Amino acid sequence: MTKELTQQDYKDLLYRQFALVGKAVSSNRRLELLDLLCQGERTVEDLARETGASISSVSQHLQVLKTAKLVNSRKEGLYVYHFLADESVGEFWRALRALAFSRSAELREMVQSIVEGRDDLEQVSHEELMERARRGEVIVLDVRPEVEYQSGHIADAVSIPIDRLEAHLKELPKDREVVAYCRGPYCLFSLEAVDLLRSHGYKARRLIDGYPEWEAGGRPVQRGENSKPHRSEQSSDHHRS
Amino acid sequence: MTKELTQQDYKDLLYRQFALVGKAVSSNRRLELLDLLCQGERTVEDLARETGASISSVSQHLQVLKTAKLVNSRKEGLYVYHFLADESVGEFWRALRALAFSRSAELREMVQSIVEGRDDLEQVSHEELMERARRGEVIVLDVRPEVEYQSGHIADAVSIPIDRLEAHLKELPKDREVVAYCRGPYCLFSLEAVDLLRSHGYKARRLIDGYPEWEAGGRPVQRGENSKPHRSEQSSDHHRS
DNA sequence: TTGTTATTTTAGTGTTCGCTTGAATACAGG
DNA sequence: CCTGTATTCAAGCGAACACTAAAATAACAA
Repeated sequence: MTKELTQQDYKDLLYRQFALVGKAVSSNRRLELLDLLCQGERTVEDLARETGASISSVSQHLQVLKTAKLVNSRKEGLYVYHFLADESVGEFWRALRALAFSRSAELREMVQSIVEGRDDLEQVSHEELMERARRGEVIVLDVRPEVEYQSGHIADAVSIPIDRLEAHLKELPKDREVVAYCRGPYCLFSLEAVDLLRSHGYKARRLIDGYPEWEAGGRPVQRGENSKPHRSEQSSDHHRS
Repeated sequence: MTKELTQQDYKDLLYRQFALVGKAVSSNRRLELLDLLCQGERTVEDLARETGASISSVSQHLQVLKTAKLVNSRKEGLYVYHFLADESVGEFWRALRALAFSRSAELREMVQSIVEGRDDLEQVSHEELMERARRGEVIVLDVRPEVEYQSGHIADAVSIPIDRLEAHLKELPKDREVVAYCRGPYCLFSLEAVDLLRSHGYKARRLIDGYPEWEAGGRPVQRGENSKPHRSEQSSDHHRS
């Protein structure tokens, strides 16, 4: 009969509900999954392959994310596609990341030693990229896997996944600087790309963070097929303003 | 020394660091502590008393919050005062709360059944309170414990802690509406206050959320002693049960 | 129907968590 | 110094968690 909640019950239930979200983001594995899902929906198999965890383990982690209502799924044929329940989930994940980064000196040092240690040139800001892309001064290069590019990319970016970059280098003109971007500020793809490009004589820099941040910032994006992927150069009929 | 990090190592370390923050907010007890610390610094004993947990347990939870760098402490004499390491921690906690609230229908129903079920009049928004307080149409009533009031309160608010409200009712004029506020949207103090006030013939409503949100919104605040309510009566509630 | 594939569920196991008790530490004030 | 108080530390124990392996579902195809 105790439909009546004591204040203690209320308090406990309340914080327990909030803690569900906390539990969801309390495991490095689940954060990894969330981060991948920020780049677009995936099947369990995809996630297992990309994270290196077992299928079963991934499935169980996804259940936790689903009970916290952070992730939804849709079934299509044999596959179950999982995706972020809401864009606010991505925002939250980035907020958590930013908080951890701002609070933890160890984390900052670690990232600096790996990310900034490699990069002697400053990273490109969103504003700078917007401006220089508008003037046709740079090539915007998306080095994420192609499905992620198709699920959404910076407007007018070219897609060459990092593992195919070396083979497709010649598709990039050498007369303009290349700005590479990937999944986010902690993703190493664009760093690798910059290294590779520079070692081949390109002028290259890295966008300061990745596609999710660009999109969340309301910058222009496109979805779907590569507009001008890797074929002839077709020159920059794009300039002007 | 500089052990070479494989990409796998890097990824694991990185997400593990982020997960530290997640772990910190994955326990209802710790969220309760965080929520209290949003109202001002406290000793371990304070927190244990207010949450009903044991001293030792609270101390251990605080260590978790400290390793995640969300909480700092300062020693003063015999006591250790714990406080949020940064205002961004409070922001993050509110963001988590908001995310859970927006994503969980159960949570919304639970809160609605308790909070809004009691309150037939709509809650007061920040804007409305600003405007009507400016015109002197309302009394702003802080029903949190006095130390929280002193650590920061809405400008020109009167402090009457909820457990002393009934005894001090006569200090409130009946010709103006009373707007009560407390710790936040899920705190029940202001609801109790509204019930009590109405049952004594006052016109009363509740601010939609509490002091932390008001302050975070950049609204005018004050700190320190009560300006003009009943004079400080020593509030020596310092005995425990 | 049977078989195949993708995913979830179930058990089992070692690890971590959360709380309790009791001891150890740190500090203020005789 | 010693005494009292606030807090942390350490050990123990049951519960919850993370992963693996195996079995059970679900959707589809032949």
